[in-house]
Amino acid sequence: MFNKRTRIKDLLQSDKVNYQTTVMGWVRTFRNNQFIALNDGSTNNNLQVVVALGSLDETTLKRITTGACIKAVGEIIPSLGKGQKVELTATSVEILGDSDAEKFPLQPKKHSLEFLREIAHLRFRTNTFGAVFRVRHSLAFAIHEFFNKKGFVYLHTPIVTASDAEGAGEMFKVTTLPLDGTAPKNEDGSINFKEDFFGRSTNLTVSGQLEGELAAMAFSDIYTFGPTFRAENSNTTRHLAEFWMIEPEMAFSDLEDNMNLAEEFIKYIIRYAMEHNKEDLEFLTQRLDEEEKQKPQNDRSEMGLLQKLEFVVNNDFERITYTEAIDILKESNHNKKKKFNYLIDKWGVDLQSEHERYLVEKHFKKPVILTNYPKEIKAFYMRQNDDGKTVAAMDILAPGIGEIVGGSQREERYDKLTERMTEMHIPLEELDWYLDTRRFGACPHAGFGLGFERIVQFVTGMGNIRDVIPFPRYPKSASF
RNA sequence: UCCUCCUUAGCUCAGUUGGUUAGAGCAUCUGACUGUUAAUCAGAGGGUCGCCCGUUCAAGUCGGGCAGGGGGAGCCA
Repeated sequence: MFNKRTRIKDLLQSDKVNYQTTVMGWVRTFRNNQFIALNDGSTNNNLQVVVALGSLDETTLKRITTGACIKAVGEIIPSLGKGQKVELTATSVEILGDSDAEKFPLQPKKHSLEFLREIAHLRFRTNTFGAVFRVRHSLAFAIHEFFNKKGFVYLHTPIVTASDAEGAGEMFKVTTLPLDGTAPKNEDGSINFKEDFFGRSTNLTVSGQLEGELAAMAFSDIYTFGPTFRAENSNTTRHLAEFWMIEPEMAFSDLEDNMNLAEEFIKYIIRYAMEHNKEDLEFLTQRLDEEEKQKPQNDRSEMGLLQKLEFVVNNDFERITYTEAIDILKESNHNKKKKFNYLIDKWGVDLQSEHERYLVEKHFKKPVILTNYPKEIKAFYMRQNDDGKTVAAMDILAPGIGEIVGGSQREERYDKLTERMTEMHIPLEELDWYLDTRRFGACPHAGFGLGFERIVQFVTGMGNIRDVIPFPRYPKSASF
């Protein structure tokens, strides 16, 4: 067996000293021809491997370069230097993989996030991305743990879908037909998808919600957690063409149950990361502090990253209706002094991100749950309220990120649902399978969608969503 | 897709009213030193100034187009 190593994390956490061990990892820096800062990805902290002067031959010494992969055998002892508690005095060092220092792009210095994005295959080896992706892992794990504890069934909804009526966004087409113009055609000149692989036109999924509802009408509580695709030409710090989404769906639930679950869920996974990724979050807090120092005074956030997470976990989210939000915005000095690009003058308008940011960052200074939006600006499946004007929708807005959750109580009444679909020109026959849930044993139910990368952004403090997914896909970019 | 800013060495950036041979720090290489913490000190190598077209005696510098990137907006998660 080759792997008889100790993980650096375990080694640094333990107080044990004076024992022989083997470590393997990648060289971060090699100082003074003696001190190797070794990292194996188990933690952000490096192990100092000390090579006694003259103990290694000249050629091996030369091969210990930034980025090289090595195996070191020796004794763990209390460190003679100041920066660390323990260190390993190496009796042997073996080069597992060389790294040409002249060509290896990562240098022992600060790099811009934009540069690292171009070398996404190597950026895992930096402190920042090491921390980000360990936190991402923890959040993903916590999500499954949370729902499992609550008795939710993890449902795998299809990635290739025939439904294009949901209207969540532009879709990527899936086809095996030739793209050179020789694809079989109908009489009217359109592509004949009956000849395609699935015998019909198919796309990559934009949401698993409708399928999730089907399963909730049998298991009571389900959740999905998988990749989702939007072919929107969005170029922002919070949109991706391929992203991961969590979509719980609960039978026997109304809008309030939905909000309660969403809030408990968000707090649970943040708390989990705070408990299991303390060092990573401390590092990211420090990183963000340094980044904030570059900004002008007014643009700096009042709280550090950990402080902000602490605050979110320990305080109730603010819950207000759309109507109340409009009143607050209309009466705000910001609106009166015409500081908004889009002034709030009447009920019914959709909120712009400047308004959402004002509510979350200026007015309440905490996450806000907005409910009961006008039905005109929301999807067909949301439950119509008795006032005839609004639907039982809820959006959770987070400071710095904006919309992090979108959800609603679903319209379970067959007549109301089909009436709304007809108004919105959604063909009933396409979603006949969905309508079956309303025909056979319908019940009040609710659910929401949470963008995984956005919560990772929130927890890690990363400004650009492209830096919280290993290999981001966005317009004009699908490298690696 | 729209608005706006940017593109000069491997990286981060200077580069004056257009004017000889384009600079710095870090990284790399060579040497010195040897309990260092992004080690330090000395020296060396490294550039088609994003691409194309134009203005001019002369363009890294001015103008136009294209490409790529950042930030903001829209769409949303």
